[in-house]
Amino acid sequence: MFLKKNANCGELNKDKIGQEVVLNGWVQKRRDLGGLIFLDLRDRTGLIQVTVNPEELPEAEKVRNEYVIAIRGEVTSRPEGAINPDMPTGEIEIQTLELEILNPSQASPLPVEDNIDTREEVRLRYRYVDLRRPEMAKKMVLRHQVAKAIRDFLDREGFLEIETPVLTRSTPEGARDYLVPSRKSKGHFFALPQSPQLFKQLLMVSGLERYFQLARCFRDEDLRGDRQPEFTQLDMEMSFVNEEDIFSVVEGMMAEIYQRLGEEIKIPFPRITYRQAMDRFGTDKPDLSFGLELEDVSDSFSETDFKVFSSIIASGGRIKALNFPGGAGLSRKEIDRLEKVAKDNGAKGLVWLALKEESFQSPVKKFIREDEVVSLTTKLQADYGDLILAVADEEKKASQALGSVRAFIGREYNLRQPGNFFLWVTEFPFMEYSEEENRFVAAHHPFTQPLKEDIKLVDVDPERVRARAYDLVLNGVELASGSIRIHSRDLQEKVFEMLKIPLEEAEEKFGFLLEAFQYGTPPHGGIAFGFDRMVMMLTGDNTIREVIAFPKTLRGVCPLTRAPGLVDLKQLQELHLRLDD
RNA sequence: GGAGCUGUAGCGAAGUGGCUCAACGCGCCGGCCUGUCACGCCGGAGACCGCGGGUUCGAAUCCCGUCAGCUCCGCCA
Repeated sequence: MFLKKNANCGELNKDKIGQEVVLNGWVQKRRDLGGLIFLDLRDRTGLIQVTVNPEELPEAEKVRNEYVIAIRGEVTSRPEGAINPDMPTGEIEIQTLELEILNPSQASPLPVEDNIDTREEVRLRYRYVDLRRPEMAKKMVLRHQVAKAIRDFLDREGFLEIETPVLTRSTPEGARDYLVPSRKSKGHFFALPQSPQLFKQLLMVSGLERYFQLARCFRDEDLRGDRQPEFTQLDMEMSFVNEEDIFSVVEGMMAEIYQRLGEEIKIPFPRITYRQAMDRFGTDKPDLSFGLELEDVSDSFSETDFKVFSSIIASGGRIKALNFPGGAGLSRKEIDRLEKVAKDNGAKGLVWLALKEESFQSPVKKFIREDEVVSLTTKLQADYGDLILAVADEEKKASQALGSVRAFIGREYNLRQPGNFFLWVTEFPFMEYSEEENRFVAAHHPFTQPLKEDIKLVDVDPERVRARAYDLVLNGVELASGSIRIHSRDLQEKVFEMLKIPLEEAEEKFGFLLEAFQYGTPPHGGIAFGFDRMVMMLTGDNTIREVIAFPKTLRGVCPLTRAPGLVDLKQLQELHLRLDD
């Protein structure tokens, strides 16, 4: 039996002086002075300095960094002048009476300390070492605390945590599914859930009324810094509710999470409609931590000689503009960069006006009249030293392109105010046109209620039909998304029809849901958070890989286990599968 | 699928006008040292420069291809 710990390194303090303790941990650092050896011993809770006399304990000579050791010793105050004010436990140390090497270690493949610049490739390959670094361990602790806060809060609010199947069926639309072949049903496949959507609705039919789950979800699409093939959703659903009930539960929950982490946030959160978000910010997830709002300045150019503007206005397009205060000093190169952002996001070009003293500079100066500039600067409240940027196009395109420029400027020129800018975006469009499929598809998902008064627009102007769908946005990042669901078979069938999903297909894929709707379905709605993203926002990281213990690379492989891997022919045969070539 | 950036010892990182150029720091190994905490001092090992091909008398350095990691676009109801 080894010397078993009865205390934690980081939790020792002056009050424990004189006590004998046993500590287990990793050797952070060995400082061998010959007749005296200092060891910094690390566990999850922190570091403590240990002194060893190698003449009494020759084992200490063998100890190296990252060895796992046990020591028994006395907590003592450090001698005069040997106190380390940079260390939480810097006033004390352990005088070792007994030392046991529990397991040696090879030289670490990466430094076990904060603020390293080791390539992520290496960190992921040796993730178990990477997670020893205090800043990483802290993220795992924080993730746990957030989950705990959510569970505690929702429990108090009467929610039940219920698990739904991971082996389920493939659903049409949405992301590509991960498939799992069935050994017992030849030629049949399970799909891993993209979200527990249908099950949570069924739980409402069951009368369980308030459900939540920290659910693992799977989507076989190309990855990004904030997108992993498997990720965790905080999935919630409630019966007998409308939007207000969901907003208030979520706001209460967010307040509790932040409060437990020692931060106050202001609730309720502001709200804007999707339409307003697009008009004012050119995106459905506006970052409110800085200004630079978009304005429609078409009226300033109603009689313009500038052909680019006049022809776009004539064909029903709009001119959107924003004012970048102080931006007139940007170099030509910097402005070119902004233009590239606009073009990459669908604009044909970016018109700019730099307001200098007594004059303005612009590549299109000779086409623009003085009175147009006056009208423009008045509308945008622009002043000398400012830079006006404009995109002319079909309205949505112009807004989106300029919105991308706005987001870029906010980021690149550090215009963002510190703080947590939450925002509800409501009344999302019910459907959107899919170029790929040549038809309208559900913008959120096909179980979302359309706004009753808009249903009549389906045949005239499908894009104007609004849905009872909403997103929660934090500092320009989509945190959560949800909707009030359809709860009647009739409306659900009608919606499938609106989405041109053939009845047979709907019956085949979601017959069980339609059937369930016939057995007494309460009005219900819900929301799902990207849990990894939520934690990422709280740690201030830029990728969710930082808050996932064992994440995958952009190619969707695990550098640690080297998954996915090959399988035996026998396994394939059992699954009735054969590989081509 | 497309574009960009990156790849030199365990880690970080110099070196690209072509020819003893594979520097430096951390880590590692050995020795000395009883108050260190970026311990110090002395000594040492470790890289075929992501991989493959080409040009050349000569390639980490130039060309072509390829692989991997990351960022962005497409994609992600």
